[in-house]
Amino acid sequence: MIVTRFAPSPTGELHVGGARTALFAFLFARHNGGKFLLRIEDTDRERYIPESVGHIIAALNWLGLVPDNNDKVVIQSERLEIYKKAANELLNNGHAYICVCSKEKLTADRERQIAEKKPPRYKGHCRELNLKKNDVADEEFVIRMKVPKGGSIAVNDLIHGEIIFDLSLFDDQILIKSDGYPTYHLASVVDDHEMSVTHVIRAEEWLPSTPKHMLLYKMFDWNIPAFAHLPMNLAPDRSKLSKRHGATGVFEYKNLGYLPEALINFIALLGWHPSDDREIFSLSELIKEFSLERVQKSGAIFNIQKLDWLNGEYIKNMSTKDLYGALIDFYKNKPEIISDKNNALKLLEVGRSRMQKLTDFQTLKDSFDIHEYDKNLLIWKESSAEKTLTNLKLTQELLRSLLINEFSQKELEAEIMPLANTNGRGEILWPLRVALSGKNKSPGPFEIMSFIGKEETLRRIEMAIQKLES
RNA sequence: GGUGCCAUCGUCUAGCCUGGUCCAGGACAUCGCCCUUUCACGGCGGUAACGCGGGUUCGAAUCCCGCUGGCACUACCA
Repeated sequence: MIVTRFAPSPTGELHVGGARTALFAFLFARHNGGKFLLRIEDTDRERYIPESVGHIIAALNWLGLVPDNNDKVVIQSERLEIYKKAANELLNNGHAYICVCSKEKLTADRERQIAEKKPPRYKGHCRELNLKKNDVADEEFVIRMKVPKGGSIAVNDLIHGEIIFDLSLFDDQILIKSDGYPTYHLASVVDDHEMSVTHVIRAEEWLPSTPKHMLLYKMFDWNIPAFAHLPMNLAPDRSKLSKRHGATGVFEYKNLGYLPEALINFIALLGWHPSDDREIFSLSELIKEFSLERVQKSGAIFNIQKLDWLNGEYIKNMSTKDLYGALIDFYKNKPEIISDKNNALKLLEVGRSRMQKLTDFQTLKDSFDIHEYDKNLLIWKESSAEKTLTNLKLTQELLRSLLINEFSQKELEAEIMPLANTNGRGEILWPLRVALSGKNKSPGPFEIMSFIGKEETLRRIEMAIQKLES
């Protein structure tokens, strides 16, 4: 049974980079019929933001990456005794030791070493001291792991292959901090073991500390899981993706009008690609196609233009009913925007190819509305006001005489195009379109008429005629 | 500084393992044309890449070495 996990630190909302990591862990588990678990790594009490736990879970659910332990998420801060017990075991069998070096001393050491252009290392003062817990006051010691002085360790990464690390380069990593909380290294190893995680799928920044984790597994005499280190998501300038590059949170993208399906599809393609040229994938198609072998090694820039395009594709191809549903949800705090259901449905029918994001609905709506405009806008290129007036009146007469009440684009075209072909398309259609929209850029006249209906069409044309006659 | 990872169009990538079918394919963006009353949609087409230098080989984007560059790690942060 394959088990993967996503283990974010609750220091803010779910980041798109984190979502990508979660997605790959989710896809790998689902593809193999395994489990995908969520664990909250809240061992850093200084950066801890309580609300972010709920936000992360909500974001995961919005994306459709529902963990199998959604109702029983593992929270590290509730498991302190387990980590202490594990650390004590290491203490007892000589794989760890108590260290009383003060933070100040360590910082000073490190600064001096850096100034001397030497690698900053823990000097190992306490390594052979063999201090006992009874010898030291609470809150004044840490527990460090005893990393062997020599030798090497090979990490067999599913994406990068075999990587050999020289153990002499590793510091004696702190396992339990002076506040009694475990560090990432201890907690993640203990939990991955307890949760029976078989594949540790995480961001590449963890690759350099994987040997420490493997050492820990060996010290505990536990089975070592498989590792897969995912390439980073980068900002356009190839630096680490951060706030200063714009939106980074999953919910920020939601609020910008992106669909979860499009966001998922987009981040899946950031570091993974099938062997053919397909680019549109639903979550279930991704589950079917995904494999770690086809994950890219190099970092990928988060390029929002492609996300925009993908989102537009999803909007174009989903059913009107689904799109309407997405909009209802999107505007749940501003329901007035979409309160008239028939109107909204009709609008989507006529104009949805103009939408790329859900926020474009407002623009779309506005493009069928009319506002005050300058009458000269009605005149086509080199044409004259008189000619325009005559043509508008001709069009008005024609439309008035139509017996049809429900304007359809096809019927309207059949009725008006002959006139336009005779008198000149620009001469007929431009004034008509401006009369209907009041804008220099807008949907076509037939689109607008079919949307607003006969009565409103005639009213707007009459308005234009009066403008010209005044 | 040290260690490690990575390196194909501006961007995401296919191809690399199993060298020849690659004067490198697709997509986004961009440009042009068509459609068209405008804008968008749509259709068609163009520009654009194997980081550099050495090998190995009849032949290298593909294998090897070096260099350069980018990134990560080097915390009582994860």
